[in-house]
Amino acid sequence: MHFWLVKTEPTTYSIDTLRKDRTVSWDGVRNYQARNFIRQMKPHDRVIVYHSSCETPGAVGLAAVVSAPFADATAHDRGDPHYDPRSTPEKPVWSSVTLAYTAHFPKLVSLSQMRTNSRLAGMQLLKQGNRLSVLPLTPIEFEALCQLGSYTN
DNA sequence: GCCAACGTTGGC
DNA sequence: GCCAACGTTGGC
Repeated sequence: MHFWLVKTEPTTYSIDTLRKDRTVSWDGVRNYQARNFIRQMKPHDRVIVYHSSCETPGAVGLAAVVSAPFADATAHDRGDPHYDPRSTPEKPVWSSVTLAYTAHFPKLVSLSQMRTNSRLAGMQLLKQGNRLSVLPLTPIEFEALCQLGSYTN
């Protein structure tokens, strides 16, 4: 099993919406590094949901991967903001995965809080200039974030 | 293949 | 709204 962190702007798609929807196609990712991480995802992988570009950026809860990676259909939709004419259903360029809601963290783990935790010091999210929307987490980082969020597995 | 210009992300 | 830190594009 692997651990991941995905970023989302809550004004666009929040963990509250994910709780209502129950599952979501995590699509629209248009960065090759992030895409490659999506392609490594497998069912049962665990995912921390992170809210960015909001009042208190931070980790807000948990989801799980419930599908194998598949072609991102938004790339083939001319009307979609993530439309990419280079991608075709026969030769898809971008990938997506289905995520299922698991839980909210009882306590939000803010970005500033992460910066003060030694177990999270090496986390890719904290590296300067990192803008990836999908990141791998080590088991230790995953566990530390759950603990800071007062979530017991 | 180089690199300047441009666009985007995201914290503050 | 500002700006740093990217990634991407396209002329050459």
